[in-house]
Amino acid sequence: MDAAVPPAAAPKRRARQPRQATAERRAEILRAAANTFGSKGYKNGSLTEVAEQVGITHAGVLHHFGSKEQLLVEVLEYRDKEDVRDLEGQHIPDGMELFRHLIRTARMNVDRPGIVQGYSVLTGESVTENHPARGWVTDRFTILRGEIQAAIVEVGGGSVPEDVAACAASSIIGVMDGLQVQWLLDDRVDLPAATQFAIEAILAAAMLGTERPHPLD
Amino acid sequence: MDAAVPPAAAPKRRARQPRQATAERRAEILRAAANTFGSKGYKNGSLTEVAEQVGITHAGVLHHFGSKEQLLVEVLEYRDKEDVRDLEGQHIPDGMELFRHLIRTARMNVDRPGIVQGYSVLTGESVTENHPARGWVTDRFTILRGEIQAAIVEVGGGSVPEDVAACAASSIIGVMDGLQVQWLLDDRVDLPAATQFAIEAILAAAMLGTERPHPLD
DNA sequence: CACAACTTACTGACCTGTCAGTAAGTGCGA
DNA sequence: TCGCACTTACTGACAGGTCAGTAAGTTGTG
Repeated sequence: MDAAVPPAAAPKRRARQPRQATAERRAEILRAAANTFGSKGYKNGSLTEVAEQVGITHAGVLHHFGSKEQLLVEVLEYRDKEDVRDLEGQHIPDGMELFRHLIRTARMNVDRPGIVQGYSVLTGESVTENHPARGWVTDRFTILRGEIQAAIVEVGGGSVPEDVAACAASSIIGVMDGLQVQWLLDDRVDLPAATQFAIEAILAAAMLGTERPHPLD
Repeated sequence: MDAAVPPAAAPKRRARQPRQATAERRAEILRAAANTFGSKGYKNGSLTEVAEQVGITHAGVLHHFGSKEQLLVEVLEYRDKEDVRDLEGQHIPDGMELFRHLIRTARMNVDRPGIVQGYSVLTGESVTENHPARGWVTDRFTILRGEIQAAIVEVGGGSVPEDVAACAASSIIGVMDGLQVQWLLDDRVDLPAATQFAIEAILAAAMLGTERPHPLD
């Protein structure tokens, strides 16, 4: 034992913080990764391609994020935070306002096909075995369905049965996602018009509840 | 030059034909490939995995199909032929019968998640840059939309405007695809019920045509 | 006995992750 | 305020692995 050691054996390190510019650097990499994973998919997109977009090597990217999978996780978190920031100040839409918001989103998406492609590719890929984004996508769907279902019940004044609202909620999400894919592949598909048409149709059917006959049984 | 060659200079050698068992062998490989591409995706699925399912090496697969991309193309063609064979004898459904057929399909799909996953993964992957299945998926959507649009017009007795029918047709395809993805990720989603609900809703809205107000403008 | 149906062996491309080394920034003590 | 101690932010090389595709050899069947 060394008697000269001070009692508090604290490993008193010096500069333990990342540098000032680091946060912005990481954000740059995350945006580049979102871009690459969006256009090529997670499996097919390479760290080298991400790195080249910010002018470093793939090892530099790994210095910041540790692994490719961790990079994906942080890309998804980053996008969540950005979405939240976009809604900041605005009250979280509910009731009828939520559906107006969904249709507005579809209209906006026409001008940002990159974002739409990223979402579609990742969602499709996530249903493969052991995909690292599976949990994120699943959670996202669950939360969205819950919000939409609640809005339907609210708009219907509580008279909409729970299972009908659930069907309608998943249908609305489904039609939005499905139309995006068709629009990406063929721009003759009118994304905003079809989205609005379908949401109004589903909403109207949910309001009518179970009174309506089922001609397709 | 070989004087013994018959006048017709046809290089008609002996057994230029593949063996009897070859056709079935190729079909085996195609089924294995459909399985692998379905669960792992095209990019992520390997020829070795396909080959192992039929007890040969990846080079053996390449002997039959030449390249991975050609294998994918033939998988898609094979599936088309199988789908047609399934409908053989049955008249191709039109009018209201088409929608009943779509709902029946959704009900059947609950018992074959592998098929559904294959379709979903490939569709999602196809929106990436230069994907070899892009043309096939795009064509498939175009044909389906045309058929559904025609059925809507027929059911509506010609009073449904073309653009409304087009929106409704892409919405029906979209909601079916989108619901499949949600169901694959979370079986609390009731695929048949939601599909039927959404198709009936969209159909009803299309029949009402443009008379209905648009509360979400 | 010729050729289909393979296998084995190999190539080159590409990908993730590791590692040692370097330049530059940062904070603290003298 | 200078400069040392230490850290961050990389680079470049490389290991280890997977993959599609090729070429040459083997086998057994028609």
